[in-house]
Amino acid sequence: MTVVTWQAGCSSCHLRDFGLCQAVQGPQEIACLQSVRQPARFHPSGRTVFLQGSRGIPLYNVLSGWLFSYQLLPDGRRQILQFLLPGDIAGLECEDSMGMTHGLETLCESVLCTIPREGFRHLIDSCPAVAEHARKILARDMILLFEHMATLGRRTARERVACLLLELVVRSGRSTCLTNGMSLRMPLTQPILADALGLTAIHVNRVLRELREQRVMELAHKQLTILDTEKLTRLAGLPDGMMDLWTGQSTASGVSRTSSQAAVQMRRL
Amino acid sequence: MTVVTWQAGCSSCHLRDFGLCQAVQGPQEIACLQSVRQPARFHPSGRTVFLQGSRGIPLYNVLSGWLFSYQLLPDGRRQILQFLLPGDIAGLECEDSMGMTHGLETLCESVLCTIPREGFRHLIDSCPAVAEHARKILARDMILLFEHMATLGRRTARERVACLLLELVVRSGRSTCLTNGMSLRMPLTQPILADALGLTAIHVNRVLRELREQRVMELAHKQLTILDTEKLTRLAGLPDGMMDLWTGQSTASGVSRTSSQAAVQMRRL
DNA sequence: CGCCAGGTTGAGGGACCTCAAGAGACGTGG
DNA sequence: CCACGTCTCTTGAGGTCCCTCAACCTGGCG
Repeated sequence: MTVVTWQAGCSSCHLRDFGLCQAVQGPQEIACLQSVRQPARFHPSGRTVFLQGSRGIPLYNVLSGWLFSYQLLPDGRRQILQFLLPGDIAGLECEDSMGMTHGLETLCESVLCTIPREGFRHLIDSCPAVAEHARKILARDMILLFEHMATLGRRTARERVACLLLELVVRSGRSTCLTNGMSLRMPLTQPILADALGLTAIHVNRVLRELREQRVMELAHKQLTILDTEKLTRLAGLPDGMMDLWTGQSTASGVSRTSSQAAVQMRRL
Repeated sequence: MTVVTWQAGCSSCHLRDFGLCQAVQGPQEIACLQSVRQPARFHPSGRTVFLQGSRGIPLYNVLSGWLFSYQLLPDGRRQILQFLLPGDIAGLECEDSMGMTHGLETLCESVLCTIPREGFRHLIDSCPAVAEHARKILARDMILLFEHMATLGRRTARERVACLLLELVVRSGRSTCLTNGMSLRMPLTQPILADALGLTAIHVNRVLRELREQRVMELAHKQLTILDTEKLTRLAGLPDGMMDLWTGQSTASGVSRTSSQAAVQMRRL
């Protein structure tokens, strides 16, 4: 188990004003945060951080790297639930005494900052804003999950791929706007995409080829290139507010849809 | 719009010690809760509570009835996200200033207790346990969503139907145990099941027939009958802790799975 | 009584899966 | 440095699960 740890001050952390920690302000509170968390640890690529079913798992703050949480069915089928990027936090959705219903793995070399449950409770006591912010983070994650559910349940394979890659581009860039020809590193394999999208790796491969041939996007050697932002966003068919949510803005969503009865009528047209 | 309202004291509410309100204890706090919420309202079956995209939506506490939240794609495809039963609460996943990314509809006659955002903030200030409990509720809902994602992404149509109906039986019964021949009312139509499970109503129909013919369960006239609990639970293939979560127990989960690499190997066998 | 949403069944098609085989990429150890 | 194994990527052929379309029946409600 190659795990490197090092010590650095919370006040000089590059995520000082992002994610959960941004709720901790003021020298006294930051000191408390620092006393409560453990030194950041380096995790190599493709390793398990914790397994589904394990207990007493702490919170993990993603300082750098990409990870994913997943759930296994008894026969080994795997569903990827979330992708975690720097600034995201894992473990908030778990109640103390429960076993984890899901596992966590790294997609590439990652650095995680650990906060034990005990310490987290202590932090909340001395800094109530943390509890409130944790709620907001959970609420945001929930809305991301809703979108994923719509993807899994109601989108075609091409739409699924477009949606997910678009989400990851936006989330990883955090508010840089999309431009044709932009290229960025994405530590995703086709089996990973498949398990996230409810498809097989083989079909993901065919869809990616199709998207490449139609000059929408290209994914090779873990490098994603956007060729046609307009086609891509049209394909994804996302509600208006989604992009802002990904970038961390909580500006208003302009989504305006009719009732589900109207939707049934629409499907009939 | 036929909406009936009435007034009754929080202290005599049949959900006094369930759901979010159970976090409010002590006469002073209960008085605050009561001052903050609005009179309970009756909503007829099949009506919209709020539309996707609407803003300034309060919290809704489900006193009685069944509801579902859903998300529409631009072309009218619908994904049902959650079923809400008495004791559940809607709106926690929404941040104040944002438009709702999803809508809410009644499945049958329902009574909802409304708590405006403003009042909720006030309640949290005078009763910090509410914030903590809201976090727990969000966390529990998240884990339910994870299971739904695994269902949508990785289970077959028959497994999906079995999973969902099993979940709803357990959640609606709250800790009554399953027995062969038990029968209970479930205000679900096949189109609703379809939109929850990522299938078509026609296919849901065929699956239900199959389950009926195999004497696993029967769903007719909104009445569900369990014929073979063992076959049913086997079909659903749920992790061990799930049942407890549905019934509201937070006993420990005994799920113990191998790493995702092992899962890949399993799939190869 | 008539309407309409929901339920039921059949025929046919398409999206996605399974199986199979080979090539490329990458890390590991000799 | 190369050899090797493993994982990933790629493509083809064939099959299946689920969808689409269409028709008819049923039951609840005004």
